[in-house]
Amino acid sequence: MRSDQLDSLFAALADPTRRALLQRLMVGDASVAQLAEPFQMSQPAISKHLKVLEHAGLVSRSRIATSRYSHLEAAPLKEATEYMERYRRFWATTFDRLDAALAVFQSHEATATDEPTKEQPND
Amino acid sequence: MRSDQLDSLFAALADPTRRALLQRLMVGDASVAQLAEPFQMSQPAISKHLKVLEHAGLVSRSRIATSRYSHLEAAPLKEATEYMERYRRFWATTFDRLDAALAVFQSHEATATDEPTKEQPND
DNA sequence: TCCTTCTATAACTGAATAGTTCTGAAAGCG
DNA sequence: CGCTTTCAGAACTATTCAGTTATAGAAGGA
Repeated sequence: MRSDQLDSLFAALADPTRRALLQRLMVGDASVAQLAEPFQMSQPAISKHLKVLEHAGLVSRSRIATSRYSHLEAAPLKEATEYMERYRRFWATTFDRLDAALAVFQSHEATATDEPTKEQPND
Repeated sequence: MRSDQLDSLFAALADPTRRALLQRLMVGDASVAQLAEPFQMSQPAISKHLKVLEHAGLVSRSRIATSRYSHLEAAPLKEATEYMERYRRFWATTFDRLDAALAVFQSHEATATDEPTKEQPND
């Protein structure tokens, strides 16, 4: 996954209104009016949030009559989850990384010869 | 996990510089100068990014002499991964969509600030 | 066609963000 | 003690973002 895709994906998830919209879309596809109904927010504000979600790939949209229905696309969340899983695995399985890090630090060399970068995320 | 915690966590992950800092910290703890070295960015800028990561709970800090070492804390990523796992469940199995959705709704992710607010308890 | 409904866009405001430079504070060292 | 190193904070700028109201456009229904 490209870095700017992670940018827009995490940025999209960083807003509580947008997370609530995703939750709502798990129940099923919905029009803008249906999505806006629970919020004390104007319709254009919801349209903007949907645009952000669409740009992040989390939502796809289609027209039915005059309405536009949003559909949840969870594949990007799979990517993001896998991104974070790499950190989880590192955190769960490594116990002596501080000692190793200090050893590397004291050698005044940034080359990590003891712990190769097999567990590192790519971005 | 509270909603504003997810806000700051996802917002922290939405920046490529901060993700690179996290990746660097997987090699081992590092001082601000060591973290800033690969970037074409001023030292205060890196300090600000570290502050964001610290506020998101992704990094803890300690002093060694005049340096301040950053340490990767992956526990918040575990929380966020579990949050997104609920969407993965939806994405993986199409049959229990409603169950997954109800699980998300009942998980009380939405707090008073981002809970959709009904105006009238009329029905 | 005219009218209604639904949604997007335009234009604007205020707040937050990412970066800069300059300065000051904290902790060792000579 | 004075000096150096390392980092954080202040002050400032430019950009982005989240929201508003007002309006325009797209698609159907009467």
